[in-house]
Amino acid sequence: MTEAAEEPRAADRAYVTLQDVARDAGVSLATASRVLNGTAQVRADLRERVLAASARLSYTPNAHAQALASASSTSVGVICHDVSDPYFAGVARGVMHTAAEHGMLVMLASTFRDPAREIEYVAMLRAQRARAILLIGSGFEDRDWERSMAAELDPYERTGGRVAVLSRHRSLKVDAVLPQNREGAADLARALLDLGHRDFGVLTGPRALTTVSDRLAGFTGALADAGVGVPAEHIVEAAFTRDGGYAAATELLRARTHPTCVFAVTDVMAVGALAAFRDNGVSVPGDISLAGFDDIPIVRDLTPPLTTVALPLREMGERVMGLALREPAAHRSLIDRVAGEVVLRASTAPPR
Amino acid sequence: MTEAAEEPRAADRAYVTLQDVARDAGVSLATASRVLNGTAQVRADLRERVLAASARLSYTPNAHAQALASASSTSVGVICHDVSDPYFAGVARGVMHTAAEHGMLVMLASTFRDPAREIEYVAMLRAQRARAILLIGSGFEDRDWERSMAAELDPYERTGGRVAVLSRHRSLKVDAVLPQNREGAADLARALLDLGHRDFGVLTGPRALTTVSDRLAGFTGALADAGVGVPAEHIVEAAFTRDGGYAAATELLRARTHPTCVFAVTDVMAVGALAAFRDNGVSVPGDISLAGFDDIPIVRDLTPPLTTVALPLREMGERVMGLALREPAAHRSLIDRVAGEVVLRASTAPPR
DNA sequence: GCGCGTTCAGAAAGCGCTTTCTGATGTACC
DNA sequence: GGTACATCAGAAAGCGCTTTCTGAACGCGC
Repeated sequence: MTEAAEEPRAADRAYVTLQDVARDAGVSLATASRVLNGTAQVRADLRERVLAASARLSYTPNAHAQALASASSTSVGVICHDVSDPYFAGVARGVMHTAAEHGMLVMLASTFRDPAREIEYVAMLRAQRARAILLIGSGFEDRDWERSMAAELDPYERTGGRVAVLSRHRSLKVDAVLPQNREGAADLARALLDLGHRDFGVLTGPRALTTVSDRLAGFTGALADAGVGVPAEHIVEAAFTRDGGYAAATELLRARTHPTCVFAVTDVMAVGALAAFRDNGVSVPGDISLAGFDDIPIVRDLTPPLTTVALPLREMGERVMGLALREPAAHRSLIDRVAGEVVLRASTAPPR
Repeated sequence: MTEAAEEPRAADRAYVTLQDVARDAGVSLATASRVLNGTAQVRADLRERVLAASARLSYTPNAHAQALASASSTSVGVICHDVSDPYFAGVARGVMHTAAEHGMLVMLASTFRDPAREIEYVAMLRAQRARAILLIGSGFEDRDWERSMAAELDPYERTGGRVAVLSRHRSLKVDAVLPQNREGAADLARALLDLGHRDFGVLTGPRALTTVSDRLAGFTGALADAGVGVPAEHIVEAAFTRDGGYAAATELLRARTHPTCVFAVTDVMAVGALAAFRDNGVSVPGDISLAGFDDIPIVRDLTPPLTTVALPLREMGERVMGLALREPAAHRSLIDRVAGEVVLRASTAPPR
């Protein structure tokens, strides 16, 4: 047997390793590593040789080996309910952007609103030693779920993992970006009162979601301050989706009396509501004014364009990613509140 | 010094390792590994002890160590242009779904249409030893780019990586899901001819994109077969976005004569076009009929609902992920063609 | 000219797993 | 009763890196 047979060359194996680069450059493993990572000063001529060898062999470091040896990874995990929800899509845009700026790879998981799946994903991300885990969207108000989630998250944070959330409070005491749902909804209510409305309806999602309950409370609270009540039959609960909005609006139309103005707690539901109104021959804003919340991009292109509370979705994504990448604040979690701004468009008008 | 001091317990270190589990269960590392992976038969009582220890310590395997030792990973990479594009969002939904079924974690990268970034991401995914890489959306018709891309992809495939693409042919000879853009656009053209239209306009994206050129060719080809030509001034090129559609439609309205029917090569552009028409007091379909392509969810909720060629976005995502997870076909790439279906809605009507 | 502190390359020890190899134990057969 | 053959647990060798430790080479002051 020859030397060559005992020490296979790069071509014989699957990957080009740092070892191959070092051999090709005629330096040690350590030196090659130092050059490629810029970890320490290396004599210029050796540097050049390593760089040349690396390029010649088109070396790609094994991220797993790096992660293992240096106990740090370059990926972050993001958990959301549904990638195809425009609200999340807007946020994701910002998340991706900031992640890219930091050279981070994003591992994205869709739970499709299954709590068990959410916990499972956290475990997977933990196994991947993700630098940070982002939870986007309301959590579940469920004792068992909260306990299981904490059981995954606590050890993760204790071992240096970072957690940041968007839109959920309660149980989790971690860094958070919190849209001012209550205040935004209250502002919207006041704007609608200013238009002259006194009869309101609300299309709401599952009240267990903090996003829903905050917006609902903010809206009805501001109305109450003005001495205006919303009858229970004008508050319709449905799924947190376009079809949920459609169903809720349809049901609202079946009530004895119609409000002059309807608030859907999310734009996505408002889109469904608008379709329901159209299908039932109810003109917006002629017969009923309609407003949403979030300002997802499409709503300005609806007919009529939708009045809503604008949230800077992309920026929220950037900020929550930013929180997660920042050094953890000692002993207390950062709360980054972001305000919504009422945008009046043609879907709302003074009542007839 | 005591034994304990020399061999730190789990609590002293960052993570619970398999070593800890093995020690706690009183078995060897190998046995613990075999139990947790079900790799081999292990005596029942030992099995139980390992499982119990693992649960008690809430052990999470280090995915990097596993990947390194077993030379296989449980993640796939997906590269798209923009997560917030509804077309991609729909596809992503299917991708996520199938990935979840296979216990795969998805690493998602947004290129924001920057070719350099796309190549950089492939390198990162390669470094992560992603099981497969999915390229979603048209590639770039650029020699340099093609060469660089091939330089990354070839070694990746040669070392066992799988590549699958959605919507791009040319240069890359890999497994692909190909929407029948040409045929779909031709079907649409015929349907529009049937409505009685003879004067057409087209709002198109950059022609270098195969998606664009196929749809354009299919559309104009079918018209030509019927003896109908489209004057050059009625074909307007713009960015592949909502705003691009708006701009293109606005420009079209400036032309000497107006077509009676406009085809936007994507729904996203059609959304912009619809807004432009509305802003210019052009009624749809009264003055001009408008049709798109893709059938993104929102278009049925526009006013008027948009005629389009429906593509099963979610299913396409499932299929492209499926291709990537399948064993590679020997020596030839699989092409999975998916047909589009013309859906006539209220945005098109016979010309006046 | 000798001892000292620097500077920087190389040797080697892991990181936390998987998997091959080795060896002990038990069973079957002659 | 002894040899042959399974069966299955443990020892140990990596996987491809990073990083500490070691030591050679050099420049400096006395």
